[in-house]
Amino acid sequence: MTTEFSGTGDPVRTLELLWGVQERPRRGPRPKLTAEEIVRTAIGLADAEGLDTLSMRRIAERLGVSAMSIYTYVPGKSELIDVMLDRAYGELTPPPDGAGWRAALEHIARGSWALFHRHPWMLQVATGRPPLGPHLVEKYEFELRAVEGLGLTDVEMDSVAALVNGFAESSARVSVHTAEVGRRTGMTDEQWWEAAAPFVAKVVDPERYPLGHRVGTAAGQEYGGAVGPGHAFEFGLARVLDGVEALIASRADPAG
Amino acid sequence: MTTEFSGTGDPVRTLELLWGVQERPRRGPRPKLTAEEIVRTAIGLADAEGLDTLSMRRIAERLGVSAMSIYTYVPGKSELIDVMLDRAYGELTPPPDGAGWRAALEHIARGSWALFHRHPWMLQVATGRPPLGPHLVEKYEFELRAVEGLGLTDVEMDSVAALVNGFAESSARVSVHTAEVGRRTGMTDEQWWEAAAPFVAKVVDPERYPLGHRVGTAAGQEYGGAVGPGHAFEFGLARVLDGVEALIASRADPAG
DNA sequence: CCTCTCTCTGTACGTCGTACGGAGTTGACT
DNA sequence: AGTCAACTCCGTACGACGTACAGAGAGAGG
Repeated sequence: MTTEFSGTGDPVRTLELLWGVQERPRRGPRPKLTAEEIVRTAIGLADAEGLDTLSMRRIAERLGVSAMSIYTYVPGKSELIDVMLDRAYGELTPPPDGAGWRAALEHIARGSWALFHRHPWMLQVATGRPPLGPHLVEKYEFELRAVEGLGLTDVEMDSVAALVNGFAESSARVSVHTAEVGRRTGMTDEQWWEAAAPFVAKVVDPERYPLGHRVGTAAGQEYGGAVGPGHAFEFGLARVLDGVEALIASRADPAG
Repeated sequence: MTTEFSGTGDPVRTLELLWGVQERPRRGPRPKLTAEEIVRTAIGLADAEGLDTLSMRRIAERLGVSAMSIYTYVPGKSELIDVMLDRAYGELTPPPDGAGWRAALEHIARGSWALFHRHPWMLQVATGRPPLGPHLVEKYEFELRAVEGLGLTDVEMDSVAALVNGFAESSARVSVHTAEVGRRTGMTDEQWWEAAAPFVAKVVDPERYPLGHRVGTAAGQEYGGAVGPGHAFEFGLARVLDGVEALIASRADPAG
């Protein structure tokens, strides 16, 4: 499966689409659709079947029009995906007022984690140039609000937000992709492991890799058991926030 | 652009390929190629032109054979990518003997960061089921060695390794994808921003988004300037390791 | 009514992974 | 030596993809 690249379309066309500033045409037949409708349909398909099987033809079919009609509303697939992304980010909620910085960052991380699980396809889009839509702007604002007034510089505030976001994303990635691989191979992790285990046992020497052998077994049991992939997320989140806490403490205490 | 999924091929076939245990055939014409050669060629193409434009036909062309000949050595594209991944991981070096846990984890993170920049396509492969090849096994072992004997449980050791790896990956992802989008649009970030800025200024209200406006400008200047994308990596790495340090301290001091 | 603009559609091109079947080559066995 | 089975390699073909292009039909302004 493949990674779509965000921000590869014409910048201005994409921004117009993101902010919904297309003027209504004065002449010609009534449009059957709206860009909004196309985006909604595309997200629905991507949620259900993944980004790989999302095609312009399938979106069109779902909407009861021909493939090429879609191009009346949307310049291309690239731009469509940008808008899908921004829309999805719109589902995030800001941390509650009055929450401390740590609770606020936890809220943000948990929100992203859940979002990526609702919309797994988001993790397949490389946001080298993030779609500067209304929802992404909103999100950036409340992320910064979470770390305001703690004695951090502007650049540090940005870096902390990026760190938490990056962590939530990479953590969700593991969880989501594991499930995704299972879905697309029709093979659970257990079935896969059952097929692979005898071979691995034959080929990997436990004396050469004692730690990997011991820890891998322990971790495998842990994740296969009741704890699940959420464990790595909770563990990592605590460590990352402890690290941020150390930074904040060093700023509050000039001796640090 | 798209994300290839690792581990979607037949497990046993893939493992045989990874560990190179195909027995030499006794009969039939001498093979022109080896699996190794195909993997090497594929990595070269992916490094130079990305994973999207890597096709079986192009690999074959480069090797002077027909497209279908490739399938004599490799079951399919999925399995080929798994082997490419494991091979690339083989470029990593273990931390020097005697390094402290922090220096060792830094070595590991910096190694991954550099590796992903050398082989940007690795970030387009979703390793939900990581290819259990010799190099990945080796890598896992020296990662665990870095956090051995610090009073952590087996599961915690695994989690710390995953945290550092995840951080390095997500951090490299931003840097690599930014460059990649520039390459594939033929548009530098500056050109893109020049095209987008007037529109953004018109549509984003600075009074509604005061922090985003201020911090975004500051961060933009910082990253556009001499500091570059390595800054976010260095900043995040320090925070993550501080977080790990707090954990280790709490284990060493039973009062924690 | 005429004409201009806009919507919608069918066809077509070049790409992809790879299934299939056949042609040619080699070693093992009789 | 002759035969056969295993093996490599290749040409063709299928059904997908994004989308360029050109044309048909619709509706409003003059």
